[in-house]
Amino acid sequence: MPDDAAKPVKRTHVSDATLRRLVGYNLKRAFLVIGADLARTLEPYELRMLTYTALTLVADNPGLSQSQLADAMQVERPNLVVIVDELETRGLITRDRVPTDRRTYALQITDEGAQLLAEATRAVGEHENQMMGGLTKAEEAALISTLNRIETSGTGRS
Amino acid sequence: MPDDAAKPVKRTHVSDATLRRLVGYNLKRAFLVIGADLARTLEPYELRMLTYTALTLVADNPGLSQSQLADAMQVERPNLVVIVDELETRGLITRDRVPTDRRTYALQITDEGAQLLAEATRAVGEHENQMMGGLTKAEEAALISTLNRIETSGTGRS
DNA sequence: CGAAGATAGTTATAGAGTATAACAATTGCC
DNA sequence: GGCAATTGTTATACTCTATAACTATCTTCG
Repeated sequence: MPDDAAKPVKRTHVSDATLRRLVGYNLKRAFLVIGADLARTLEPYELRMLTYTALTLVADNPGLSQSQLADAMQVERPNLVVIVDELETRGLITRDRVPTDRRTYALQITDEGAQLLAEATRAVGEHENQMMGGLTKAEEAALISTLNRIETSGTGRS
Repeated sequence: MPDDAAKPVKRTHVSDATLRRLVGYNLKRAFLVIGADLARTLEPYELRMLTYTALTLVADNPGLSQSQLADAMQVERPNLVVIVDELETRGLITRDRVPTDRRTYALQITDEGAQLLAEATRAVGEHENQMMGGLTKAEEAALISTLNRIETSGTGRS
């Protein structure tokens, strides 16, 4: 869908109407807005999206291994190492050696980590309420359901 | 929502139920799937998401400036330079000097660029059909509408 | 007119996020 | 016991993103 003729027009408005037809484009644009706001939300806790996600998963799945965490986060194992390093250095999680398999670490959240996570999670809840403020609960549920279907069916591709 | 007690359990399944309540998390997961498939889709044309987006916007808005394009793409001007460089080097767009304002370039798609874009756009259409295959047209429209509302209302924040 | 400030494009640079190969230590499988 | 697979790690590289600083040009206005 081109616009008008051509060259020296000093365009006043840029149309993205073609791209707007693509779900992926709208998805990215919405995620950009949410992600930027989430980053601001997590900043006071010195957490990023990835470290917040990791901390939550460790809290909810105590004792999981780094490989399991990397798999759950869709992150390559080498990249997870630095995330776990950071959380461990800050005293938010521990790497416990597992006697039955001395290759793996069992990740555990610390009391300090749990407290920080609780505070951050409260802030993230407010962030979500702000971002989704214009939606009804039904719309939000429908949105999540649709996103999950895209994710699930799309995952099973070559 | 923690799971079971604690340490040496050799966990069999990792739960992300807490994060699943967040729209942002589901959004990111779905976008990861779509983005990866889109990258595969664009690979034969040697385009990435950013260069495909730029090419489409130039095609639809002939004569726009780099600043306008950067603004439309939510990309900082310095980062757009390399994108435009790449498209120009490949002969897909031109940077025409504008006589009325010699600071700006008027970006135009070339015939070669238009042909490549047409092929890539066909592939992207198939990619979208695959990704959204499980959705009805109404569901897809509702999804886009909801995403746009999140993007619009979320953009107006501090 | 002419200086001051704003804008367009650019360079350099740095930081996240992501991806792969290769390695040591350990485990599991014949 | 030996070989393949797995866990965590290091090194590395590429993409995307973000900021500061610079040049050239335009705009504003005294």
